[in-house]
Amino acid sequence: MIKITFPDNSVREFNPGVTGFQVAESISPRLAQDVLSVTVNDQLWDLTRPILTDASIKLHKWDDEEGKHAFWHSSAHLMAEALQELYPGIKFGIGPAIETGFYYDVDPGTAVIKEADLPVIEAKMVELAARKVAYNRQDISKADALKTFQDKGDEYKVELINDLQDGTITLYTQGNFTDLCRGPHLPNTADIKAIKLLNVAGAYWRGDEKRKMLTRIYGVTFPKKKMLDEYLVLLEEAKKRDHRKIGKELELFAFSETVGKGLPLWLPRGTALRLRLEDFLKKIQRRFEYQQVMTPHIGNKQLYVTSGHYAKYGKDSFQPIHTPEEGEEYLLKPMNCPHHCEIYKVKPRSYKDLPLRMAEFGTVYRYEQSGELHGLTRVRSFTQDDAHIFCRPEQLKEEFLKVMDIIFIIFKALDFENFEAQISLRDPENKEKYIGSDENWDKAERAIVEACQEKGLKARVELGEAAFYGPKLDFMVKDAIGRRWQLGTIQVDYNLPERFELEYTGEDNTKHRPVMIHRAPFGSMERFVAVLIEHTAGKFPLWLTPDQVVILPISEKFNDYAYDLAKKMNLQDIRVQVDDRNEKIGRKIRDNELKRIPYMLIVGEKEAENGEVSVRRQGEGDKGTIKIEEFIKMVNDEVAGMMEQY
RNA sequence: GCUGUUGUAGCUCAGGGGUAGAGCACUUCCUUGGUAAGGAAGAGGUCGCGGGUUCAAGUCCCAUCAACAGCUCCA
Repeated sequence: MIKITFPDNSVREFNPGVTGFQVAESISPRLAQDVLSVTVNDQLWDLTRPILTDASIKLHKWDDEEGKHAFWHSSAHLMAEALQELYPGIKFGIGPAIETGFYYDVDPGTAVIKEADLPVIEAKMVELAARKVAYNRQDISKADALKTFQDKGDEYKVELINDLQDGTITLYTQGNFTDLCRGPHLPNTADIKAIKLLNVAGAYWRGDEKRKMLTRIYGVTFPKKKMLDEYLVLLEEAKKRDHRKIGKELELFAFSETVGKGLPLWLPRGTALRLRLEDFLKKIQRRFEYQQVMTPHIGNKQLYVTSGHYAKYGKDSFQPIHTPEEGEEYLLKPMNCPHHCEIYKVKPRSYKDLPLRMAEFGTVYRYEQSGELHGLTRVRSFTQDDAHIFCRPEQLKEEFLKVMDIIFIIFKALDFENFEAQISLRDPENKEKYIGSDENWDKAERAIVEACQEKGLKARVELGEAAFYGPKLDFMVKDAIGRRWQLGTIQVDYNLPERFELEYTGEDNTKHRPVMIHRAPFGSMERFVAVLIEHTAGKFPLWLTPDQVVILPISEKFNDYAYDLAKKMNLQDIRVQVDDRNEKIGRKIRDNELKRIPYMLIVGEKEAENGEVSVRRQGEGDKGTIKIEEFIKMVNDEVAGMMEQY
């Protein structure tokens, strides 16, 4: 007998060779029906794989990542089988499960797989799944694996096998399809009940843009038809929150082909929103003893040669601006740091001046690849809520922690509870991509890791994601359909101070080099507003929203009363509109609900006589009638209440 | 930049070789209505831009620009 230990540390005995599925069966028939994969001694296994020795196991159902993973991974194989039948000679790259669903990268040779072909592939998958065949695992030697796929002509699989170690290679077969795969898989295709192929796109083989582009087909599957329907509804709902759609509907921003792609135009309402965010951050920054500075939108090319940015990005940027002066070249500024370094150098600095915190809402211009542009989240001109902190090395950690505090304040104020933190370090295998000494990099990386530990912040560590001049701590937030965007960022930099020969005089009356922190809590105003729109679906908090109140007169007879009220509120700093259209009240309510204005005030004969307003809260309906003074106080208290917290 | 898709009225979209359509928005008129769409009339488009095929091109072909999904990239 072998001992199986469960997650709750209970132990039961089974015959050697028992499978995960049989263990589930022994617990309950219901569990046996729901279980999808099993973790055996911290390794993900198939349910049908015999367990031969004592082991600790955890059974996974749909609700576990591991369960879904096996389900979707098996679905990828099913799709591959369908493709193999429909496109004879098709070659396969990789086909993993992802956060939601799965994809497979394939090379259909001369054939082209288009979106219009997806329903056919889908139908074939349904047909194949209905045959209820098992997924069979098979250990195989490297030599045999190579031969199998060479014979088949699957050059991509051959390349993958060449990178694997002998003794670790397994194949999985269902029906007529065999794939190189680590597993685990479902026991049987019968579990895959609902299938939807979502889109087809190009993807470079092994993510390398110099290599061949394969065809990637994305799909998602579910054990129940109802779950698929619900998922598709969810997707539709998410699309309604798209900031590009809401930005247009609420007249926040626009693009013009004539102005140029990736160059956003901020409309009055969007500008109002953005300026209010800027004011909020400025207020916080005053409290943290920042000083505002302003610098030009262009700078002499030499500035960026010194910083190292020109060597790294010069060719892929907006090209230099030439002047009538022979040989004189300026760049649209792609970042603010070099300008701020020059401000540092305006006069000799003492250790008593540090830390020096220099903030600027600085608009920068970067020539992003055309395929990268995306609404307001990725643009060619954007405004960073930038600041550079010049400090003594021993002040670094404290300053870093203070910046983290600012970011937490911002995220809390705007209800971004679900952010992820990422520490981006240098790729130790590929050091030539970065400037600066190993010693400086080590110091900088250590400072970030320690700061996160001190704050108890759980951060994912990514190698090779650092900026070329220093490591960073990024804060990522997801958009409506689950794409991750980097918002706040903090970067430690020992290198620019060296390149710009920044100095301060220490207590010992000798020259020292300061350390620099780059930071942007919002990241950029454009991207932050975009993500904010998707999080709020355009229902901005009262303190932030462009229009706070709209007055709806019952009929045109009460327009004058409405204008009087508007004037009163205006004097009390309330942002108010009057809907004086010749429409029925029901119509006005509907239209203004859709504009997501927080308060609607309905005024007619009763209200005009008594100096009252009938209040509606957006999305909540009628709130009853109160005196106008009372309403003004209520709105101002609500706004002040929020601002006082910070 | 790469692969695929899409560009028709301010917006959302129909029309797929015979000379431009709908709903909403807009303008005017009627209506002055009490908590999510009152009625009528009108105006609005070289069908993304440029070539080509054709007696005839939103419609077919080529090129180009832009947008969308994904890849690559992101100081």
